[in-house]
This record gives sequence, C-alpha cells and structure tokens, in this order.
Amino acid sequence: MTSTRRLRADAARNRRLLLAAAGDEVAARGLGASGAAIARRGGVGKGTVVRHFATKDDLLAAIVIDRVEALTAVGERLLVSSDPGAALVEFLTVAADQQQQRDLSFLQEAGELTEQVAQARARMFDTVHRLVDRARDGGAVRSDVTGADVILLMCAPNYVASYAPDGTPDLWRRYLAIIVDGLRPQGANPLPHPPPAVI
Amino acid sequence: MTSTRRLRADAARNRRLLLAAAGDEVAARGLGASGAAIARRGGVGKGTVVRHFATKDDLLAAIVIDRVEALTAVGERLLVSSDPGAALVEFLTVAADQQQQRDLSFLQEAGELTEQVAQARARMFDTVHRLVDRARDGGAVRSDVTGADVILLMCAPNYVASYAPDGTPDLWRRYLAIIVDGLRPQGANPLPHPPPAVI
DNA sequence: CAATAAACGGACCGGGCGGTCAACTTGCTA
DNA sequence: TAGCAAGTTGACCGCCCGGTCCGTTTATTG
Repeated sequence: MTSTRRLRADAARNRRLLLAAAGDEVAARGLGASGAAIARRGGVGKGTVVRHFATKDDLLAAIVIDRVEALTAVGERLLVSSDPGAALVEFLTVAADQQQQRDLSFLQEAGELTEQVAQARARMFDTVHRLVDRARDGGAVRSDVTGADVILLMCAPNYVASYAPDGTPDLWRRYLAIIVDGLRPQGANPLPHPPPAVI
Repeated sequence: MTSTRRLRADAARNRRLLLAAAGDEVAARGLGASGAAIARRGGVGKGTVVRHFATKDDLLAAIVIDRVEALTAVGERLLVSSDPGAALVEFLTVAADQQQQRDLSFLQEAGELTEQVAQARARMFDTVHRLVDRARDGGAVRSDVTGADVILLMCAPNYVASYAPDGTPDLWRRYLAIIVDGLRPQGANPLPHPPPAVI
C-alpha cells in the first residue's frame, strides 16, 4: 500500500516542513497557492515538492486528510459526551477554530481528489451525522435539520467572518453563535426547502 | 465624467453581450474566469473584451456595480414597507436569489477595485444598515445584531448551498431561513464576540 | 455613396504556473 | 569509512493567462 519503504531522515524532515509550509501558504494565499511559493517558504527546492507530492492535488489531499482526520477524532470523542447539544456545539467550535488558523473551506472542493480523501471525508461526515442525530434526539436541535445541513453549514462562520476588516480573529464565534441559534428548536419557523440528499 | 462620447451601435451591442457573457462565465467558472473564455462565449474577439474593459478588474467592477445598484434599488424600495421585519427578509431573499443565478460572493473581494465600486457598495451597505435598524426597532431582529453582521451574513446562504450536490438550485432558501431564525429575538442566546467595526 | 473615424479581431508578448529531468549531494549501512 | 541508493536541486518545457498592437471591417454622416 502506502508503506513502500522507510523514509530517509532528511526526507521525512522535509516532508513535515513542506506540509507545514503548504498549510501556511494555502491559509495565506488560498487554494491557488503556487508550488514554487510553498517550496520557498519551506526552504527547499521546487523539485522536492514534486518528489514528495507527485501532483498538486496530492499535496492538497495530504493537507486535507490531515485536518479531516484530526476533526473526525474530536467528533468521535464527543459522541460519548453526556450532553449531546453541547457536544455538537463544541464540535462546530473546534471545526471553525481549526479552519480559522488555516482555511479549510476547500475541503468541499477536494471531493474530486484521491480516494483517500473521499474516505476520510466520508468518515467525518458520518461522525457529524451521528452527532446531529444525537443532538436532535436530545431536543437540542430543531427536528427539521439534518446532518447534511450541519455539514454544509460547518464552514459558514469562517467564511462569513473572513470578509470583515482585519484584526478580529475570533469574529467567527459570533456567527457560529447566530447559526447555532438558528439550529435550535426555540422559535424555529418551518424550513422552505427539503434538505439536500445524503452527503 | 464617464460620458465621453456616444457609443457606436455595434459597440453598444457588444458591450451588453460581453457583460452578459462575463456574468455567465463568472457564475460558472468563478472569479478566475478567463478573458478568452468570456470573449468566446460572447462571440467576439479577445481584443474586443480588452477594448471595452481596459483591465480585468474593470470588467469585474462593471458586473459588480450593475448588481449592487440593482440590489440597492430593491432595498431602498423596501425601506418604506410597513413591515420592517418582512422587508429585511425580503431583501435578503432578493439578494440571495440574485446571487444564485450569478454568484456575487466576490462582491466582497471587490473592495480594492474602482472608486465607483467602493461608492456603489457603500450605498448598498448604508441601505442594509437602515433596513436592519428598522427591523431591530420593530422587534423583528435581536437587539445585539448590527447591520454589519447582516452585511457579512448576506452571502452565506449561497455559499453554503453551493457545496451541495447539484440539482437543488433553491437550496439556499433553506439556509437563509436558518440564518434568519438565528437573527430573530426568540430564543436568542447572547453573542460571544463584539460586532465588527462599521463596514 | 463615398470618406472617415470608430470598432473589431487575432497574432503576439512577457510572465507565472505545474510538472520533468539529469547532474549533484547526502544519509545510510556493511 | 567507503560505496551506493535515496534525496535534492534548479534549469527547463509546454501551457495558458492578461494585456498590447496593428491591419481589417463597418457604422456613421454629409
């Protein structure tokens, strides 16, 4: 499978360096970050980037898998929490916080990438579905909201806050709170459109 | 000012064609739509695009101004409505609907563009502030939400829906409804972060 | 129906991108 | 410590982008 051979020490170091640099660069420049810039930021040659991640999509896939798996782990842990409503809010907070440092919104675009990405994403989506089901059963989330809704809404707080004037790194919390209030049963008006098909 | 000279008939026609083509292309391909593609879609030569809109930013600016002014006009009209809460919802619906056909989210990025864009945007923002103030005074919107919040949230429904599987062109209505419910006073929990500075 | 200025179109240019390659360097191991 | 495979590097390629330019076409007007 993936475990072809053990990496040489410097190669492993460079790989880590590159993943970090790529993360930073993508966070700064957005999804169109140039491979050359990533190499420069990582302090390595352009060729090295390509050696480690054959194509640019492979590089993006590596970043995405990293973060998605971390987020999934958090979700799994919260699945056994005693307060399902708070667990969901906590999950969304962690997700947004993770994205705040390094914009992860392109997670969605990554659908056409590696099979590995698809699997990692599917596992995370499954976790979200379960978190939402639990919260809904506990009466913390309105009955007409599905896991798919929450998956789609997950990136919205960062997206919304990203257009505000700088110097407000935590602004996403404000919009997460508004969206969460919109997800609660209290004062909910019926939704005008059916939920999206299972994601 | 802008009225240097009267346009020749074919030039005016091409200009309209180009604006439409550019709108479609941007809607389809996103903000990175290529000038050549726009020219092809409009059935004109590449040079013609450049002639009408010296730089690519000018072309984007033209589209943005078009839509922003249309939206502002709607808002102005709604400012005299008898139901301030419904007026705000209607405004947000029109805004999202406008964006649905042709993604307008890049309105936000357009901040660094022409002075004209800045002015058009400022007028629209002012209209939103007044709509929100009226709705808040009428008790239709929670007291801790500002016009700046609504401005930032305005594009979220389309953004959220854009990642759903295709074939659901009206899905944004669902997320607009959730966000609107989050903006209502009923069941509102205090917000954890101050609103952004005036936009 | 000219004559003319306005508008058109596409070849062309510089630049940056993703990706390849062969010469060079270096960590590993026997 | 010597030899070699693994790793690095930057020059290089083809591609497409935004923008320029000039020969050609066409709407306008007297």
